[in-house]
Amino acid sequence: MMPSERAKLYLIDGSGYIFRAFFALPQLNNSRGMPTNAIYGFIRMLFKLLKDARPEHIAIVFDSPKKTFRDDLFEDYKANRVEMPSDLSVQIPYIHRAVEACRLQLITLDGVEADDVIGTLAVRADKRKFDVIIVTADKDFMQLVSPGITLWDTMRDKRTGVREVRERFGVEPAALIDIMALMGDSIDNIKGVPGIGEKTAAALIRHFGSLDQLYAQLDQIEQAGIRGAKKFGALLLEHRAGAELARKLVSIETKVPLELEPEALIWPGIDEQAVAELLRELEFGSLLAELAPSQRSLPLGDSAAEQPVAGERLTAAVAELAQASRIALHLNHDETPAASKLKLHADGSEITYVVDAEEIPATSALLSGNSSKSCHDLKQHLHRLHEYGIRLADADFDSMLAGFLLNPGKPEPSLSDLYHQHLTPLGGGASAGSEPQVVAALREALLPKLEAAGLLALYRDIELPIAGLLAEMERTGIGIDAGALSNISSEFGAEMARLERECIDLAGHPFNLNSPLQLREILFTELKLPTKGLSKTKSGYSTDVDTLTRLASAHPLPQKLLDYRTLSKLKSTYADALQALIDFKDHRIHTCFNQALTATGRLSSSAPNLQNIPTRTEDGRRIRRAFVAPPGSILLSADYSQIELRVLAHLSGDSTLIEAFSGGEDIHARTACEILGIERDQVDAQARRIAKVINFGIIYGMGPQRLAGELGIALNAASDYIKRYFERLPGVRAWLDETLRTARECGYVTTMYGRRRYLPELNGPQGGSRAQAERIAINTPIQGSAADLMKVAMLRLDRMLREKQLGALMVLQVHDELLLEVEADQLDRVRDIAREAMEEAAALQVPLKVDLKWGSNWAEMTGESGQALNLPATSIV
DNA sequence: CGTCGGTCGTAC
DNA sequence: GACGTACGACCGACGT
Repeated sequence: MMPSERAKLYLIDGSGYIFRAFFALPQLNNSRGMPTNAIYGFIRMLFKLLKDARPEHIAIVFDSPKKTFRDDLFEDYKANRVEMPSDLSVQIPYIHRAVEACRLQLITLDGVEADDVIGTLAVRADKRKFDVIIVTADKDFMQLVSPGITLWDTMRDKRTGVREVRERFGVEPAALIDIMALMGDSIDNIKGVPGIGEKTAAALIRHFGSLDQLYAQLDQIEQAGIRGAKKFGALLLEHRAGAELARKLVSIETKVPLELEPEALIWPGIDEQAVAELLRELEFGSLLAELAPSQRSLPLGDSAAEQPVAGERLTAAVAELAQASRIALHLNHDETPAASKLKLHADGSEITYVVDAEEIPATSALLSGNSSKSCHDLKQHLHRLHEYGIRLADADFDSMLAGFLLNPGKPEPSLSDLYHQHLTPLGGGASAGSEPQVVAALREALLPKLEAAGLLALYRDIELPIAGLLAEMERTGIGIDAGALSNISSEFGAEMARLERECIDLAGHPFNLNSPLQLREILFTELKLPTKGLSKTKSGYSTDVDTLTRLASAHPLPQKLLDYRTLSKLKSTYADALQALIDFKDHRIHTCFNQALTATGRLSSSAPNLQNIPTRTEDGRRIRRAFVAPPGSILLSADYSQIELRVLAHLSGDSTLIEAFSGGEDIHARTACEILGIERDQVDAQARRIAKVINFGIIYGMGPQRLAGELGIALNAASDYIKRYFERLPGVRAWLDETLRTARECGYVTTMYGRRRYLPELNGPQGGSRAQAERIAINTPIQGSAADLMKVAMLRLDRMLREKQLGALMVLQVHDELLLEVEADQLDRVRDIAREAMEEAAALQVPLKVDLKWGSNWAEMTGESGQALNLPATSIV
């Protein structure tokens, strides 16, 4: 058989399979007594499909939970179907998890049955030269069969094409609608014509051609040579309306409004880790075994291919590797430096050389030479090699970064994750080879994927170089005043002890002030404080700051607790934790910037997190004050002003936003003018506050309820503000709509630099998670573009500082702020350069603005106008 | 004894 | 519940 040149599109009748699996399979329970038969049958079907077909394009369609046109047409529609049994409904969430883990695009359309969505997509894809395979066990779909559309019942492994339909019914597929109209369908409570079954219906339509012609020529029925024709004539006449109705009910709609193109339904392959996790949870051992033999570790290949080398053999190996155009390397980061081994592999070679720790320095010339290097987690390798005095050069592939850009839903993917995801899509048992061999193979596999996804420039020009810069920033660290932290710790400790005694007195007995559980008992059971209108958590009444603040008017305990909590937070999370992480060699703090972790492309910071050092309250700023510049240097803070709103202005092209930013206006004040319909000089603190909350709310996709709560206003007032906002800033509304539309169509959103985030739930069935996905779809392009911009700025600044050989070190990045440690006599020049690097990072439709501040510590800083800039948190302006 | 989910609070 | 992105301290239930 000639291979088909048409791309194949698989459309799975999800709802059909769930019911089929549930009723067909015997009861099946896991050890916790939960029924699992439908999940099992469903996953079995998915595995067979994905393994046998290895689809390139695929989607799974589920019924809408809402009423459909068939319900409107016929109130008894599906009346014979019982309410979904609870034994089945408890399995549904797992089925959705399975769909997600298999990374299948899930489609539901409000008020439309799966059949009609499938019909529409199938016909559309057929026209676009796809071979469509509808994966279903439901014979209703046979009416759609055509040369380009076939059915596949994976459970019976039965395929139905035009030939099979002709053989069974003796008619063309399109005529099946009329046959089924006569037959009816007892499951869906479609009556059709009673007494007429498949054989008779087929014979009648075969003879007359169609239902209409049958009724037009009913008087000729006796000449048709159909057994019992006389009896059927009367029946047909009597139930004509039933047949006509049934015809409408069984007809699959092929033109439902659906903003989704078949080309968008690319299958990225399953997430093996997620599938394995789900299967383990469900105790589906047999299905787990069908996955690749191990999802834990790499199935390492023939160990003979790994050659330990030392001494002369190492010299020879290095010489050989130096001839290669490209090498891959891997250091086991889990081992101590003394125990770790460096594995090296030349492109195209069968051999991986293994170098013991003490011999690693002998590879220095090779690794700092100008051949191309690949590794997994470049930043980590830079650090580790630096410990051996090696400066890794020309590292142009990092499989972790590449894998993360392709699927940011999987943070910090391990080598084995990527191996399973990209090198053995499903069920492959092939051995992987050594780690560097896998890295080399991933390079071949992932670079084309990055290119195809439009991610190559982001990867090559931003992520890869920023890994090196982050490594340097981490190594540099930031100066810290240990004595100050120690003083804070003891002062806060003493005050906490006082507050604790007072709280225990007020409660009447000792309790753990850090235990929300015990606190809840005291507040609501023992003291019987009023609970009206208080927010709740999963386990009961909340004891968060909002709740305690409200309770403070009823009893003195809540306020004391709030005071205690504030100090406790500052002491344990900051004062004590930071002291413990001071490096004993240089007395500085070295955070870790996580580059392949956040879904939006922001960095995160850990061990310690230096991106959430307090700034709002005076006690909090005491912590910040402990971050200092060494003598002779100054801390310079350069932060983007309103970067996310500027990004929104750029992305949306809204003329009012652009005008406001271009004119250097106060954006919150301008927004206040627009939504409140007032003049610029009428904007008071209250008006500006409202506008500010709304501005941030837009970025986060805030609803009117939240806005009302935030501002303490009525719900309809909040709704009005939002309505006004979109009336006055129509460009923003249009951008939101367009972003959501394309996101639904493509299944992902993108940032200014092409970074992607997949949002399968956008077309999903569950209103809650779909609304959440919609907020994410709005927020990610904004937050992610701002993150991209900051990375570009960091690279520019780094390059400019190097070129000019200025004594300035980048020490921290806090999303929209860069902190530099600058030699005092270079401050003026570094300020200018930092401003230029950041403001010129990209040419947007609005100017980028940078505020500069400097000082001997991170809390007390002076701005360009000369005044201290640390205003109280309550201050406006 | 360690692990992990829940709750809380800090930042942008 | 009801606004996006993080990290991490602490508690308490649970398993070894």
